[in-house]
Amino acid sequence: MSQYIHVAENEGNEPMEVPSEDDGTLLLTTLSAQFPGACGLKYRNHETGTIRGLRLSDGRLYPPDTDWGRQVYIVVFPKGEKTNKENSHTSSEPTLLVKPYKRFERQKCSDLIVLGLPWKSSEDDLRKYFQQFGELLMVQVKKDPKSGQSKGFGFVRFAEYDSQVKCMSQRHMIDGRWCDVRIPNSKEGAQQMMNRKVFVGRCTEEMTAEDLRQYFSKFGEVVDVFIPKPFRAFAFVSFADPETAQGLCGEDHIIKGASVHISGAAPKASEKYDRRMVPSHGHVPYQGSWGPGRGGNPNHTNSNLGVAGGIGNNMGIGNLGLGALQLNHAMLAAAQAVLSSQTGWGPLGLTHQSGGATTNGDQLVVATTTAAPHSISTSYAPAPMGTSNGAVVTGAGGGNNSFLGWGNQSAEMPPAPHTVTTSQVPSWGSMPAKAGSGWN
DNA sequence: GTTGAGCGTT
Repeated sequence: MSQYIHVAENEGNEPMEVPSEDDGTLLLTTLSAQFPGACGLKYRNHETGTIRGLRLSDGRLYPPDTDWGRQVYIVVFPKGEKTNKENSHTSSEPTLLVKPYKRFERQKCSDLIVLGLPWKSSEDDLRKYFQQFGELLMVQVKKDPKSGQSKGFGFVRFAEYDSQVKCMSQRHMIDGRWCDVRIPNSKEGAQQMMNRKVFVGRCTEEMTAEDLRQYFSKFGEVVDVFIPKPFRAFAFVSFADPETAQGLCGEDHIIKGASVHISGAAPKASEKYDRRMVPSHGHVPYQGSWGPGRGGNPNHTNSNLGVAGGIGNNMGIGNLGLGALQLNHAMLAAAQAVLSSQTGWGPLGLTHQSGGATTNGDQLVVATTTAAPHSISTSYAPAPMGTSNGAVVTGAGGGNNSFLGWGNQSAEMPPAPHTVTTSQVPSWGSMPAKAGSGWN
């Protein structure tokens, strides 16, 4: 019979309850859903005082006795893969196994768009279907407010990144139709400039300034919250530390049951731009220590830098080994070096529609490996939309893209990762091109 | 009551 088992990440930590199966075993997947990376369980045997490991067979953990009892079990992680939390205060543990690009990886969930839903599918239907991948924090079916009719797409949000990866690695048959799950376009260009103020989109009217302050204070000191009146469904939150703000950019958070999107706050002048043409307020030069410098005129195209964001969202998908290509400062700098001679923003948000032919001239674009053709199998799972690799490639005509290297980096630029090779840039040349890029 | 590429009351 099923019961709840008390599990903690470390001895002395607050335990959480995870459910066992009907046969009394605990699925390793259940455990790793709550403790990503977990590979086993152990507990302290109070008769002998020693730590005792649990039997693991066929992905199932077996209780030490006939049942699990009320004791607290400790999660076992593979050696060298302890949690960050732990690494920060156990200096004895060597951190050699932490790959250099880990710091730029964001194994965090984001909202996922579900495309192609049957008109009749409800949020309940979606929840029932998607919970097979893991705990869901949010399910939405977008409907016409008047008729209540579904628009045929929705959003889901998983609690665990592993669930998200698993979910995005395949197509989905939902109520008789094949549906696609992708990172929404709104995640594109998620890289934001160093700023202490963030834009909080999709706010609900229930969210007060105090709510927002309270919520965001757990990430750092909040120095200001601004909610426009009348209600405009967004807010600005300013932190004392720009790093805090920066760290939140590109993320979705759930506040009062609603999914808000956090991105860098743009100057008011940007409001005249169509956001679809200028992804994520990003047309302002990066204002950190390594960019083109402060004070650039945001309206001057040559100071613009087009880099599709999507940070780390495709890690682990299809084992493409794209980790080293995750967007980071070095890549931004390199891309910037190339693009500064271009005519400003590339049509980053829509390259997935045009098969790659984008800008004029030398066809240097910042790669956006975006929409997946339906025929691509999970063994070659494409990067989801908006999860750019950030690499500079030749993009003309949808042919075999080749990595151009890092260009001529100036001395102020951080070193590029040395692990990048051409083989790590997937070719999307086989993707079907569609007529009309939508850009004019 | 119809439809089938897209992108969330910024």
